[in-house]
Amino acid sequence: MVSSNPFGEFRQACQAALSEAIEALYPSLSAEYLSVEIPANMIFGQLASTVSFDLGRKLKVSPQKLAAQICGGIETENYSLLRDVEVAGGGYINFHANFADLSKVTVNSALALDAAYGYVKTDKPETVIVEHTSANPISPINIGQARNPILGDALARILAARGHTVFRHFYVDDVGRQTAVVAYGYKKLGEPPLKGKPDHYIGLIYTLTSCVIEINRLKHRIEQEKNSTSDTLEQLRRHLDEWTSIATELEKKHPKLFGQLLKKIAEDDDIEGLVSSLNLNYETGADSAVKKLVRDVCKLSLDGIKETLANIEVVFDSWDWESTFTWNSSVSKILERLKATGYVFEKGPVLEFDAEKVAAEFKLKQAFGLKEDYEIPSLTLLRADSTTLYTTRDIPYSLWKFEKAEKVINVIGMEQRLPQLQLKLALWALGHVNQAKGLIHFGHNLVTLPGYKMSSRRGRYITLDEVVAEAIRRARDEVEHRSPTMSEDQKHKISRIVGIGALKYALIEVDPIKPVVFTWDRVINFERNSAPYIQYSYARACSILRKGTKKLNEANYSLLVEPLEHDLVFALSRFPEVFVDVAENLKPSIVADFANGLADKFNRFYSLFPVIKAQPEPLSKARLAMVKAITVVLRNSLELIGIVAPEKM
RNA sequence: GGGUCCGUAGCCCAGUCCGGAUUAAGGCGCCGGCCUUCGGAGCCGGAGACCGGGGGUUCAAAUCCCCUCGGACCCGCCA
Repeated sequence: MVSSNPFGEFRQACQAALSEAIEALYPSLSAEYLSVEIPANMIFGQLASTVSFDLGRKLKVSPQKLAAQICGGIETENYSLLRDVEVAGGGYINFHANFADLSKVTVNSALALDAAYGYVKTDKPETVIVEHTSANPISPINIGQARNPILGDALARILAARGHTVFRHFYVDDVGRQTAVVAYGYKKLGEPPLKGKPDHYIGLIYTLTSCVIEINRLKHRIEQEKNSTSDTLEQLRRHLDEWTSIATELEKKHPKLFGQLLKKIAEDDDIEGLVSSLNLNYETGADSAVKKLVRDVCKLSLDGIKETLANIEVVFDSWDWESTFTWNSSVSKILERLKATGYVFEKGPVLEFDAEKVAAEFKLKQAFGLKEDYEIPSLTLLRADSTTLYTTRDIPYSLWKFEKAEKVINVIGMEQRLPQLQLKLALWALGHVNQAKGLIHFGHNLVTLPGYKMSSRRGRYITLDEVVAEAIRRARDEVEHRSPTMSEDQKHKISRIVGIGALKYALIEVDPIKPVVFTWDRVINFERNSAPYIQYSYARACSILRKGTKKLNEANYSLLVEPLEHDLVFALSRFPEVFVDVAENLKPSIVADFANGLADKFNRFYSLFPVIKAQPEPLSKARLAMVKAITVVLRNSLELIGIVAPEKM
């Protein structure tokens, strides 16, 4: 017998047994949806019910007595996976699995389904776009943002494994002030040939330019505000001080480029105006020279970003340029439609979207988890110079995505919660209710450096490239040390698999909602509770399989009687339902935890019991088959989070 | 000022949505063991937490409710 969800079969058997027994005792009760849960300890069985506490209260019977009655009414022989039911504690009903059968079904299923084991298919397959990373094409991806591609890629893998049709999209944010700034600096420097990796060099130009511009802007403001309140002036001076010290820092590191830029920018009187006009002209697409300039800079930077992503095996199906939507007038059309809804108003020189009014009139606050008296801030749609803002452009972009998919998952930092909400409300206001409902903001916290926040504008960041290189270098040291006889080619390959695996694991194991503080030690530790530990366990298991090549047909699973073997079978049998939970609730961190737990059990088993030399032979075969099943589940779970399982390391 | 989220051993982190059972699960670090058996990136043992604090609901609270303290983020004509 092969089952796509062995533990699910056991769960259903327990639930059926339970409800039949209850209905037999109390025919008037409908006991259909009884949940059974995994108890704290295996000695209480594999599933347990607390139904007698609730029911006992309702019926005014002691829970213990009721539990005993229910237990008495369960015919275990009707359910092959159920060995025993017992009352325990103050009225728990504990279900003990028949491990001879559960082991057999589980191991056979894992071996038979192999690469598909655990990936239970949804009965409602959808087309899903996972938009992730979408890093600004003006600087390299830094470690602060690095959770995004890794979580996004994991989500895409998980949803695809669930049977959905998944497209991975990268939104290239080439419209906006930041690209105008870098293009301005690049132009001022005479469009210099790039040194090193293009995103790193463009990133440097961006940082330097934006620093010079910021200082210039602050000096002008201080001049203007000379006679205003001391508070404002004070604040401006503080900002100027901060930027001046950043400038000193940058000048020290890049004296030549910085000096060159400073000299060139000094030629212009109205820097702000030049940057704004670059922004406006790029957005409208009116000036072909500007179009080319900004596009070129973004493309250069994006080439570097693509290289970074390809290096960690994160791939995309589509690169969506934001400018497409301003150039083809999708944005202006949406603005017209939005104006017609009546939820748009003018506030001084700018145009605003009244998100609050939409939420109130459609009574959406509760559904969106907001307090009734919370007033949702309005969203600025157009600047005074009539250029659009990021979220404005996101409206037509989102609708475009919905032409291709029923569900859109935006993997973006938590800090974008409000704009994502405003976006949803804008779709609602436009009458695109299904799209608004199908838009999911997968918010995550950032990776922070101890002491300060990473900032591209301030040039304070550690690039993902650096971290990846360092991870691989450290893995290489380990490989040299532990497998000196391995071929150069193999060493290179394994170092990459281990180094990148460790990095991915470190960023995926923590609940996305919580921040991760970056330390080299944390992200690149090859000790337990990390990808290398799981990978090592996998390699060990593979090693056993290479040596134990006997046929498995006479395996006797009823000989797997050790508690640790039951633990292992239990974990293997649960993988499919863990996967379903992960996929339905978008919780990739659970997969990391599950794989670690399985590796942990396997290592303990490995040190305690022989496999190949186990006696009698049918036991050896059963263990061998179980080890094979362990490799299947370890590999399949790592696969979901984008980590490679190496057969040797 | 308003809003959202987080707070579990020296450090990191699971469990919180859907409240339950004994010793609240792990990892790092620390202390003590294990290289003649399938790979020591490993295994075994030990010390270390009354789950930020205070109330409440309940037969039962890390988990639900209220208050409070600490931290992060948002409330931009940035993205």
